[in-house]
Amino acid sequence: MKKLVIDVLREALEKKDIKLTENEIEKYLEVPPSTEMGDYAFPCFFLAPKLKKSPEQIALELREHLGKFSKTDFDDIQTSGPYLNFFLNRKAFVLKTVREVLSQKDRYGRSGINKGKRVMIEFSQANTHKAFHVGHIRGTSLGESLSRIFEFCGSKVIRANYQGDTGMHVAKWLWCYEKYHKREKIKREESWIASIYVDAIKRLTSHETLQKQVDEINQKLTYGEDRHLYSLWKKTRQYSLDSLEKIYKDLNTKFDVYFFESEFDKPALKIVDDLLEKKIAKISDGAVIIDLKKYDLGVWVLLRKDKTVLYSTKDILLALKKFQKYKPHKSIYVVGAAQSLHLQQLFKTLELMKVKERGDCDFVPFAEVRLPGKKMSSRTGDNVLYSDFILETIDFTRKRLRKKDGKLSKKQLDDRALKISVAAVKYSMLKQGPNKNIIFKKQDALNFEGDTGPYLLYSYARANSILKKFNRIKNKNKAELKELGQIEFALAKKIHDFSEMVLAAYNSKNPSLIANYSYQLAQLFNEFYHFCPVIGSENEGFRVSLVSSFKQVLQNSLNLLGIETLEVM
RNA sequence: GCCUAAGUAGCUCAGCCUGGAUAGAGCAUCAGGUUCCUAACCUGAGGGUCGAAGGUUCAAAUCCUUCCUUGGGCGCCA
Repeated sequence: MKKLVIDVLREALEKKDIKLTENEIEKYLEVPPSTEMGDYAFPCFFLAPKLKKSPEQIALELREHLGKFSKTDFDDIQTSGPYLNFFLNRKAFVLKTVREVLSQKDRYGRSGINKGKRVMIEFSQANTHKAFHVGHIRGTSLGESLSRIFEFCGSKVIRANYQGDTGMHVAKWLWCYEKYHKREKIKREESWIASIYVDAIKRLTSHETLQKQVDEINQKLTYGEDRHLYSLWKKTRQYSLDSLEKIYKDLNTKFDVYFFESEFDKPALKIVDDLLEKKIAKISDGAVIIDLKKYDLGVWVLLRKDKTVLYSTKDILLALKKFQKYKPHKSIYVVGAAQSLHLQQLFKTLELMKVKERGDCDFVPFAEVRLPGKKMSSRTGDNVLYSDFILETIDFTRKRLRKKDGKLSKKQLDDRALKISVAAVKYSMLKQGPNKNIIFKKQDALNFEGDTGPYLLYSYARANSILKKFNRIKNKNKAELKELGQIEFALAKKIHDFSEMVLAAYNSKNPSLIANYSYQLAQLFNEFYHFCPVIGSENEGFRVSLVSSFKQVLQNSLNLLGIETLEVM
C-alpha cells in the first residue's frame, strides 16, 4: 500500500526535476494525526529551499502533477497547507486485510525474522525460602511474553529458570528456624516460610554479631557436611519449589529447563582456580576478584575471604553449562535493572575466558515494582505476597461475575475468576515500559475499567457474542460491502498494523508495545460496537468478517502477552 | 563522586529511537447515553510553563550541551 504512494510521488517529483530514491521518499512519508486527514502524508517543507517557494505552493504544484490517479489505488489525494495527503482506496484495503487475517488465523502477524535460531531465555529466577511477591510477577510475565514474541518471530525458545535455593539468604533462614522457631511445625505455606526469613533479617539487623553464626551455617550448607541441616534444607527447599510451581501454573508459564544455585556450589572452587591460573582472576584482601576497571566495570568478587562462593562464580558456571548443554545461538537474561552491572561483568568475563563473544549473550533489564513511597522487599516483609493478592483478586472477581450471571456453576465461576484476575495482574505489569518503576496500589489493581486486562477480555467476549448470534440466525445477509464507515476503516487499519507492532516489540524486546496496541485495538472495536450494529445491518456480511478478524488479532496479540482469552465473560 | 534509568494533566502512564499539522490515553471529577449484538461499554466537558536553561533547525516533548530532582547500581547480598 505504501509502495503505491511512493511510486506516484516519485513520478510527480521527477516532473519538477527532483530525483529521490524510494527509501528517501519513504523517510519523509508519515501518517497523519487522524484518519480524516488521510492515510499517508508527504510534508513539503524540505523542498522549500531548493525550489525557493513556500511549502504550501509546492504541495499545490505537486498535486497538479499527480493529475488523475488510479481510482483502484486511491480514493483521493488532497493538499492541506504544506502537506500532500493520500487517501488509499479504503474498501480494497479493508477487504484485503480482513481476507488475510481470516485465512492466516493464529499465524497472522508471524514473522520469520529469527527463523530456526535457538534462544535461551532465562527469567523469573525466584529464590526459595523467601516471599514471591507481586513484584516477581513482573519479571515472570515479561520473560514469558518475550518468549512468545520470539517464538512468533521464528525462534526456538528454551525457557529457563534459575532458582536460588542456596546462598546467604537460605543460610539466614535455616539459622533463624533452628535458633528461634524450632518448636514450630514446618509448614508448606509460602507466607509462613517468608515470615521466618523476615524474622531472620530483623534479628540480624538489631544484633550485628549474630551474623557470625549465619556465616557458619552458610559454610556448612556450601559443603553439605551437616546431615541434619541438609535434610532441613532439602525439605523446606522442596516446599518452596512446590509453591512456586503452583504460581507458574496460574501465570501460564512453563519452563523447559530448571537450574539451581546449589548445583554450582562445588564446581565453583575449581573454576576459580582455573581463573586464577589463567591470571584472569587474582587475590585481593583475601578474596578472589576479577579486576574489570579498565573496561569501566569495576571489580567483580568471585569468592569471599572465607572461601564460600558468591553468585558471580555460580553465574559463570551457569553460563558455561547453558552453552555446553543446550547450544543456544543466543542466551538472554531477563533480570531486575539492579543486576545490570553484574551481567555486564559476567559477559565481559566470558569474553576474557574466550568462551563466548559479547553478541552471544544479552540481557533485558526491568525496573522495580514499588509500594507507594517505598521499595517492595522480601527482606523486610514490606510487600504484597502473590498468594494473598491473587486470592483477594479472585474473590473480588467472583463477586462481580455472580452479580452478572447468578447461574454460573462453581467450576465456571472459579475458572473465569482466575483467568480474569491473572489477566488483570499480568497486563498491569506488561503495559508499562520495562524501565519505568511500577507503583503497586491495590485499589488500582482491582479497577477493571479502562486500560486493563479485563477490558481486553471483555472486548474479546463481546466480539465472540456477536459471532455466536450470527451463527444462530437463518436469513444471513451476505450482501457485499456497500459503504465503508470511518470507524470500520480505523478498526481495519489497526488490525493491519499488528504485524508491524510484532516486529517492533521483537526488535526492542519490549512487550509493552503489544500491550498498548491491544488496548488501542480493543478501544476501536468498542467504538465500532457502539456505533455499528452488525446483525441485521446492510453490511452484515462484511461487518461479521471484520468482527471475526478483530477477535482473531486480539487473541494473537493477547497470546503474545501470555494472557488467555475467555469466550464468555 | 562515578555509572545507569526516570521526570509529560490532580494521580498512573503513551509519545522520544526515526524532529513536523490542535501534545494523547486511563483513573479521578462533572454532564449525558441501556425497550437495541454483554454498561467490565460508549459520548462529551474541564484539567498541560512536556523538570530548568541554553543550542541546532523553516519546525523541538522528540536531537545536542549544562544543570536540578528522584529511583537503582558501584568488592565479599542476589
